[in-house]
Amino acid sequence: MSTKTTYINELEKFENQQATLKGWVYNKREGKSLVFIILRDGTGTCQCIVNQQDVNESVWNAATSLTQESSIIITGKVVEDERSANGYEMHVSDLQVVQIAQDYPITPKDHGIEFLMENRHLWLRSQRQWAIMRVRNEIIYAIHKFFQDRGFIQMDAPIFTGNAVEGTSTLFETNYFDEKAYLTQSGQLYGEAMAMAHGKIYTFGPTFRAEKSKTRRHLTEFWMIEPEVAFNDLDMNMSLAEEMMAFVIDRVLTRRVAELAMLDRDTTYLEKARKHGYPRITYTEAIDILTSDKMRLLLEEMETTRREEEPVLKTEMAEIEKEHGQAKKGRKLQIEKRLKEIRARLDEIEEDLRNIPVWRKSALEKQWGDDLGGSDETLLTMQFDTPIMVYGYPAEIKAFYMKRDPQNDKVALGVDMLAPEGYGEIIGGGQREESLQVLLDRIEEHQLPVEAFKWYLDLRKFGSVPHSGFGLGLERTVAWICGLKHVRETIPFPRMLGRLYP
RNA sequence: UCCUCGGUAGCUCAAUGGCAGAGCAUGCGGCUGUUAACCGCAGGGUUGCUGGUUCGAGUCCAGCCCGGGGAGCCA
Repeated sequence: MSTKTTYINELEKFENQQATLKGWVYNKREGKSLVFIILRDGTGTCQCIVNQQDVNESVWNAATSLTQESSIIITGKVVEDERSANGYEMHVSDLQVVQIAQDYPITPKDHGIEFLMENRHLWLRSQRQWAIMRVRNEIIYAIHKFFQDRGFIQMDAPIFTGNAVEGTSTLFETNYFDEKAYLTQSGQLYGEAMAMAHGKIYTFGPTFRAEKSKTRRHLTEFWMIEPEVAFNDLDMNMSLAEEMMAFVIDRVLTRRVAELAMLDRDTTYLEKARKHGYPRITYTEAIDILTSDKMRLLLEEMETTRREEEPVLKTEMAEIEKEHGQAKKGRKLQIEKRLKEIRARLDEIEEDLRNIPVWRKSALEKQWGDDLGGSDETLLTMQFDTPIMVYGYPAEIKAFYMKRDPQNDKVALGVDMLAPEGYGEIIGGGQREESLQVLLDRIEEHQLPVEAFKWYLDLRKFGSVPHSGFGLGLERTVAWICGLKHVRETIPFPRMLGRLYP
């Protein structure tokens, strides 16, 4: 294996020269005297052509024996060819088999989600998943770059914690040398301590929630980025959040064009979000929007368009089903694909029609003091075409450490960033309470064990300052930027209800 | 925990209560600078599990298991 390796993403440098590629057979098509190998090497894919006349018998036999995902080392001349998908292909002169793969389960055909999740370790090799992981990587890199360029220090909060941070959500309990310990649900409180040491910090790590959520937005293990800044108030916090988000989106749009194209991502909304200046609306304004006549009309319109769409789709379905019988092979595949799309859309419409009355009730009957649910967030974001920031929530529904508005004790200085296109909350944060006495009162009100927060209260005894921060959900951000239906595709090995393998 | 939809060949799906099928994948043969290639032949099944109704159950009923979507909770 001492041969110098060339990577597929740098093939243009080797035009009309010999090169050696090492990788896996993504797909193979075979003719009488030609074998077409689609090779993938992690950087991309390249078609390699083995012509029986150009190679000796053992190379030809090796080429014809290849199966999907067999590993090979392949040498040949790199040539430009417009018949090739990425402009270049390889005319093979030598081919060495590293291993012949047996019955690779993920064929280049359709598969259901259950099967794909069971084969997640292999699914990661598929093109869409490959593109998603590269966007995820770009997002991670951009986040680090944004904070590092601004003098933030990355620090790590512990994963084992002795107490539940907010006392609200369900945590994973572990046995820590015969003592109860929980997997962290947030690094925030520790982030505050670290910000008092370094001024501007951010954490970047996994967090865990044991809630039995079965939705497209939830994982039990997910990655969160939590900046915390001393002397920042709520407004400065919101500016930081939107500048970061705009920076990340700009980087992805600039550097991951090919991957977004592979994902068929319509970038209209992303383009609008690459510059900051997102709308900031108060919780009170959000309630007004949700209970407005305009919202009533919007909901009616949603229901009407879905009711009208249904018969149109059913007619199309009947027509192409009729055509299917005598259709040729290629057309048959097209029809089957379209039928699948129609069935999925019809299921969606049915579900929406069931849900719209619930959404309507939730939105139109919303009263000041109620929390905003997932459907409320979606309806709110439909009024805008960039992310929005909703701030100034009722203090009662927020955590004990959140600072209250000095002008209005009922309002907490919290902020959520909601992504457009139905993706909902991607950031939650706010200004923290810096007064020792107020915090002591809140801890008592929330009936939390004051001993557990002794160190946290120390931060208010020794040079307490106003400070703010937020938590960014990495997987939700990836899902939105890639335009994915579910967060399970945004992380290599998702952990969710009932999923611990692979 | 609750609501809702589903589980049939390795995969994707079809089958009025009446002989369990198709396409893909696999194997063999043919054809072609092929693009999810194509054509022919072949092998491949405990219809999620347990029980019930019935002359007869993939289909109907009950319970359980597993999965999809949603509520709550949140990033």
